[in-house]
This record gives sequence, structure tokens and C-alpha cells, in this order.
Amino acid sequence: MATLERTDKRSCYCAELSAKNVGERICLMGWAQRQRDLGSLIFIDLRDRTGIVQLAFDDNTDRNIFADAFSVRSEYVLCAKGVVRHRGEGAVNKNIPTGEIEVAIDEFKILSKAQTPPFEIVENSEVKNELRLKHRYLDLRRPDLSRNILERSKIVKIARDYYAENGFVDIETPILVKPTPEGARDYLVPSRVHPGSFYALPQSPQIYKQILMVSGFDRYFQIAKCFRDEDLRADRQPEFTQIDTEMSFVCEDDVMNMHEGFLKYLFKQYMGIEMTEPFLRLTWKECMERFGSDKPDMRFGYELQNISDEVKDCGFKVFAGAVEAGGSVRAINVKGAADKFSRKEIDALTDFVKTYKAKGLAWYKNNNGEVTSSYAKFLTDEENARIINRLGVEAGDVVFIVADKDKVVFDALGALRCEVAKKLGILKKDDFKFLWVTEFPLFEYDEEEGRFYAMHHPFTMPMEEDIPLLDTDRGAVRAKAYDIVLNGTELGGGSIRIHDAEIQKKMFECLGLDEEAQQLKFGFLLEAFKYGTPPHGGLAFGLDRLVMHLLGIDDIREVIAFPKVQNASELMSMCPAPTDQKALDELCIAVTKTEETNE
RNA sequence: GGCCUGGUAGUUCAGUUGGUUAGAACGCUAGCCUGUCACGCUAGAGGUCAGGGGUUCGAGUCCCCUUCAGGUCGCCA
Repeated sequence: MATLERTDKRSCYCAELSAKNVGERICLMGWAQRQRDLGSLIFIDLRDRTGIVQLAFDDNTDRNIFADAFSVRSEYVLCAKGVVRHRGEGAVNKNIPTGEIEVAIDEFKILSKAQTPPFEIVENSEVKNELRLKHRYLDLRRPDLSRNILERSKIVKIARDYYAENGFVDIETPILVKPTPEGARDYLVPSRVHPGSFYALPQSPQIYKQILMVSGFDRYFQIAKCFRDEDLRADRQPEFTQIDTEMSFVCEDDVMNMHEGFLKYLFKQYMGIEMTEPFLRLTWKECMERFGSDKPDMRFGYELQNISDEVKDCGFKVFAGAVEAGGSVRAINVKGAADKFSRKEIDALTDFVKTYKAKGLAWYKNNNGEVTSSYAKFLTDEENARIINRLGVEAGDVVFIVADKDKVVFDALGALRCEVAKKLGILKKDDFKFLWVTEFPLFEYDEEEGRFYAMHHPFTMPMEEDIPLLDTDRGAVRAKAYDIVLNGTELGGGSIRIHDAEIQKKMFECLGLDEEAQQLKFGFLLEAFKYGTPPHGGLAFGLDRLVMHLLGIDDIREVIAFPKVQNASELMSMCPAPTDQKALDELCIAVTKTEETNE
């Protein structure tokens, strides 16, 4: 093995080389992708983060160098100098970008040997997650994963450019913050000098960015790490990154326009896609009615239709009973897909809607004149005709109906329309349909706790005309809150904040926080607001999800260098991990239960 | 916390109704080879069938528990 000397300077990356460089003497650094020993001829594919290029060793190569090349194994780290040359006639490899050329090596160093890796460093690896994550450093050498990380960096740069250009100030907010009383579970950090007291890792920089507005920074921006101790999903990590912003002296339109501008700028710069039309805007209520979701995928139709009126007096108890109980009966008509759903597949969809608490799935299928249905026999001809008419069913259509409480109907059908679209294969990843969802409810009622919670957060401004409802009908109060949705994913969200002490006080009352609790939890913010608070509002994008969509990736782990697995541990370093007794003693912490004693 | 799917050489997988000594490909090791690039040819090494328990004359295969990984509901202001 060798070390680098002053004269060993990389002159270029592997994949930067082409026929233009023929005749140049260059110096490359990288990893041996593969060594091919043909006897008195050896080839090595050298790889760096840009790609690979072929190194050639032959009769003209110094015998010591040739011997070194012979000994090279996969993932050895090499420094190779030589002259770029055309490959021989018929030896061109059209499958790789550098396939026209190779480098005839005349100076060669093995900088580091390598064990045989536990899996091959190749594109489109089908190795198990577990193993890839345990050896993430090797996984990250794979071209597809390293590409994701490199592309993510470019996207972040574009975000920084855009917001800097628009006068946003990049400010770091603390990672050790005050535990928040509502919302997601906090990750807690003990304090050595304050036994029994804890910091939390921020779920978002929310309060700090609002205080920065009080301080007069006017436009704030941060690529912010956020932490939530909740269960993971394919698009959710406990530790994630937001493009976090806040602006003063703005109303909803100002904020939405600014960030719509960012997305358009990003799509132009990064994807080469010009988006000239304003993004579609729908109120939350309309979204729920039409799509059963507050983050609907707008790439396809299959909108929900309310057939409660048509069935409220029918003889089929499942339908009539649901309406009578205050719920509804709604349907989606999947046009022209009757032949795509067999009885077995409909059974599978029935199981699917059951995961959303629906008791069943009623269906009606007109397979080019041949009509079958799970419920038609319980209705009169007239009643059936009314439904068919209302839904505009034609030959070839299949209809799915759910009858239940509104929440269940929306959840089940909202998810079903996406599932159906997925099954029909009509979702294109390069079709980007943005949607602003506005006028979110200010509160959400928690039946278990029997109280209202802030749907967004407690600093969200109610819509002016709904302020009187704070006293009379809290569930109906709409907020100046908005989400940006892309193809069924919540990419970001924000709101105009309360900057009026009276309204803030009212808000806390609605949430059941008395004066004392307010002071204890948010006293510093309320105090800050007393000293001249500009009207302000903001928005935060989920960076990881944004990158996923731009790259057409379904798994959030593929766009994060060191992600966590489903149980929130990280397999490379194996954290979280128990700590030693001395550290615990110093923090005055007694552990009462461990994974071993956990039952 | 609930439900579902999976765990067999280093890797990806096959393994029949429960039946002899658990196979293949790739990778790895050694040898040969002057135009390979998924090099080729020859030979070889490599297994706690995730772990534990049970049923059975006999378990990779059936049952139970545990564990790990994945998906999802709840959860995620």
C-alpha cells in the first residue's frame, strides 16, 4: 500500500473523460469496480462519484505496475496516472459514457486495500435493506444511491439561491429547545446541570422563526432538521429536513405566491419544466367532498359523489341506516374499468377499505351490458336507476360505494380512489399536479380526549369572518392555513400566524389552556408578542419528500444518506443504544425498563 | 398498540405431500488466457435453513413464541 505525495493530484473525475482528452496525461483517484485479468493484459474499471473509466495495463506497462494491477481486487482504492487513448478497433464499449477511451497507466498506487464487500457495488441492487443500511458507506457508493444524494444537494442549492434572491435571511435556530406540550411526541434530551429538566429536539423551528419576525428579520429561511418521535412510514422518518420559511407583513396570497414561485423556479432550473399556470387552489371542504382527502392526487378523476339523497329511504339498511345515523353514502365511478376488476380483486379492495374502518364495499359493475352488483338486489328498480343516473354509469363502468360516518366514508373512498388508480397503472411519475389546499379547519376534535386540538398549531390565525364562531361553533372555524400538495403527497404547509394578543388568548381558551398553562408553556412567546409584532406567516416544505418526487422515488430512505429503519433505529451505528451507568448517574436518570425487561 | 408480508451459502433465489449427504447463479480463492468491459475456461472453498420451543420414527418444510426487515392502520399540532 502507498500514500499520497505532493505530486499526486487528481486532475479530473473518471466520467469527465472522453475522446476529447485523448493524448492528455491525467491523474485519477477512485475505487476498483472490477479487475479483468486476461493474462498479459489487465483492465481495471476505476469508479468515483461521477462514474467509471477503464484503466489498461499491457506489455508496455512497467512489470512492477503490472504486478500491482494483477493484485487489485474489488473496492481497492487507487491512484492511477497515465495517458488517455482511443480504444482499439472493435473494443469500444457503447454501454458506458467513457467507452470510447481508456487510460494507459504508467504510474500506479494502491492507496488502500479492501475486504470483499458483503454485497456488490452495482446499480439496481436487490440486496436487502437491512444489509445495505448496516454497510451504508458501501451502499452510498452505488451509482443510483449516490446520484440521489448528489441530486438532493443540487436541489438544496436551488432553494438557497431562490430564497436568498428574494431577500430571505438564512438563520440557524436551536436544536436543544423547550419541550412542546401539544403535537407529536418529542425526543427528549436530559440536562446534566439541570437534573430532572429536559430539552427537546425541535419538531420544527416554529416558535423561533416567529420570534425572528418580532425581531425584525422580516424574511427567514433555513434548511432545518426536525424531529418527531412517531412511527415511520415509507415517506416518513423520525428525523427529517424542512425548507423552513417565515415572512412578515404578508397575507395568505403573499406566502403562497412566494412559494409557488419557488416550486416553479425549481421545476424550471432542475427539471427543465416551465409551469406558467397558477397552481390550482381548493378549499379543504371541497377537497374532502370531491376527493375524500385533504391531500388529493389530482392526476386523475374518480371523484366522490354523494348519493345519500338517492338512497336515504331505500330498503337496504346498510345505505339507509348510514344516512339515518348522520353519515353518508358516497361512491366513485371508475369509468371504463369494469373488466379490470374481477370478483377476487373487488374482494381485495373490500379488505383494503376495511383497514380504514369501512364495514364493507358495495359495488356495481356494468361489464359491457352484463350487470353484476353486490347490492342491487336489495333495492327497487327505481332506486337502482336513480343511483345509476346520479353517477352517470355507462357500459364498462364499475362503481364502488361506501356507507358510514362521513369520516370513514372519506377515509375509505379517498384511499380507494388512489388504490384503484394505482392498480390501473394510470399514475405517471413525471406528471406533476400541484394543488394548494386552503381554509383548513382551525380545530380538530379528539373524541377520545373529548376536546379540541389545533389542527395546524395553536398560533394559526382563524379567518376573520369565523372569529365569532370561536365562541359558538369551534368545529366550524376555518384557519388561514394552507398545504401544498403534489400528486397526493403533502409537500408542505403553513399558515398566517396570530399576532393579536386577544385572539391568541381566545385560541388558548378554546384549546383548554388556562392563563397559568399559557404562561408556563408559551410565556416567552406571548411576552415577545407584547413588544410590537408584525403580521406574519410562513410555510415549510418537506425537503425529503420534495426530492423523492423530483427523482421519482417511493422510499424516503433512498434520498437520505443515513436513514433510520421502521423501529427508528439506525443499523450502521446501531443507535439508539444503552449508555453506561456513570452517564446516567450524572444526569440523575434512573432507567426503569429496558428492551430486555420490556414485556 | 393492531393487521399483513418476508428471513435458506458472501449476495439473489430454488427447495415437491414432512423423507438419503440442502441446490443454482453471481461473488470469492487458485491456475490458464493479448482487447476484455456481466471477459472466457478449469478447479476449489463456502450453510447455526434468523433464534428458541413443540408435533413426528423423521422438520428448511407443520404449529407456537421471540427477533429482525418491509408495508399499513392508529399516530404524525
